[in-house]
Amino acid sequence: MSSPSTPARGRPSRIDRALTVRTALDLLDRSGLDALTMRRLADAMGVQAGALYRYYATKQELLTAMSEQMMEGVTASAVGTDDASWSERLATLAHALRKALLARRDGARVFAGTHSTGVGVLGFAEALVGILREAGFSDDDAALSLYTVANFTVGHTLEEQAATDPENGGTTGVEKLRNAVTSGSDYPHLNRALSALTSPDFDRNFAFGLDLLVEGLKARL
Amino acid sequence: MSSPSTPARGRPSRIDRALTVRTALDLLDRSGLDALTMRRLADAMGVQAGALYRYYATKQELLTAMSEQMMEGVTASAVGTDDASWSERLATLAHALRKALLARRDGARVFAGTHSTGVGVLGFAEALVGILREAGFSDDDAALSLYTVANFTVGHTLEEQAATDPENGGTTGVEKLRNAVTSGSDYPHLNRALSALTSPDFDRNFAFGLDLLVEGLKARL
DNA sequence: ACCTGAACACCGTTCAAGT
DNA sequence: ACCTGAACACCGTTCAAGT
Repeated sequence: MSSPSTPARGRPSRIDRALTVRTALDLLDRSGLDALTMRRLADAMGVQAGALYRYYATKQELLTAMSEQMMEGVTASAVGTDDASWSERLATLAHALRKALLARRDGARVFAGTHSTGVGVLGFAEALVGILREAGFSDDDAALSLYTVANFTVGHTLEEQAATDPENGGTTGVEKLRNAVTSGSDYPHLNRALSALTSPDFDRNFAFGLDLLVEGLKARL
Repeated sequence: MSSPSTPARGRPSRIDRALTVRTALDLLDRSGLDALTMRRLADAMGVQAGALYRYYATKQELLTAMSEQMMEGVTASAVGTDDASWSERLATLAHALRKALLARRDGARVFAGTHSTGVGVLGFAEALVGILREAGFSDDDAALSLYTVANFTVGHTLEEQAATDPENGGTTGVEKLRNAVTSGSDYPHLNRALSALTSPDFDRNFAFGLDLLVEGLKARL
């Protein structure tokens, strides 16, 4: 519980936990999650890979710290609208979560693969559940709504970042979809909806889904 | 376009595309996605790893075929309720998608990491968009709804399988969450909602979120 | 035509040994 | 106390060579 910390006896450390997450997030932005390896991260920090394990016991633990860092300040950024309605405050919070995930390359993938219990994540959960409880929803409905909003937002952002990642060369995914849908006559409905299907305005799409959820909540109140 | 197929000259092949996906899905169920390597799969098929590349150019292509296989028959399983209302038919379809992902260990992770354009996936999309278009929704709203329902379902099932996977030892995740929420007094709302938060009835949670979306759609019609 | 064998360029993680 | 060096047990993918 106090290996790389407190007194400061012996040699000063060249790296620490905070510098490691920061460098990892930088590397993530530059190269993407698949290229974020312990060896490359160590390289970027001028150290051998084994040295990282003095600060994070596993790569998974580092990824969790990265998620937590990404969520730092998300809740704070979504207040100030304290006089707004519960539905507006809920929507602001959801948009703030999406924005935080979009702020880093593969942010949604990193977040989806971890389960932080730090103040970033729990503060967000507290704020969202608080808004709904104070609006009159039951404890259960508030908890279920948290999961619904979070799962939708993460699922949506996962797709968005997969579709727009530089890794997945250009417009290849959309082109394959268009070809599959337009060749043959098996998908009449998809053909009619093709333009909305293949020119995905992600902002609009997210706002649409979030509005569905909010309207559903209003109907339940 | 015809390397491992058609005539049948030379030695008969010991493996093929269909057997490869089937064995891969079996291995997935037994060992999980992280243990599904090309070498282990080759072992299970009594062949060297390099041999697999005659049938699937990359592991990603194999994973896409696995996704497509998982989706085979999903749409068919969700009809028969042809006289039901559009909202019932939509819900049935969403439940069928979730069921298909839950049917395989790490099914949601496999599905989320691929973008099949086969009949399984596109047939599902066609059915969902068809239900909404015929119910009177615009082409755009039908397309946006497809993404919303799919993203919510995949996001939800991703969380569900992460929480229930044998890999993530027992109840560790829930215990950590409970400890973090109950220690200190930073999360009054989460404490009130703790039972619903930590004893997640996933069936109920999914039905709740889906109902929110459906109610939101009804309000929009 | 189909598969083997062996290699290439990597991984995450551990740990004795140096300073 | 902190980090290096080197190893362990793997990866995905390629490709000449055998049959």
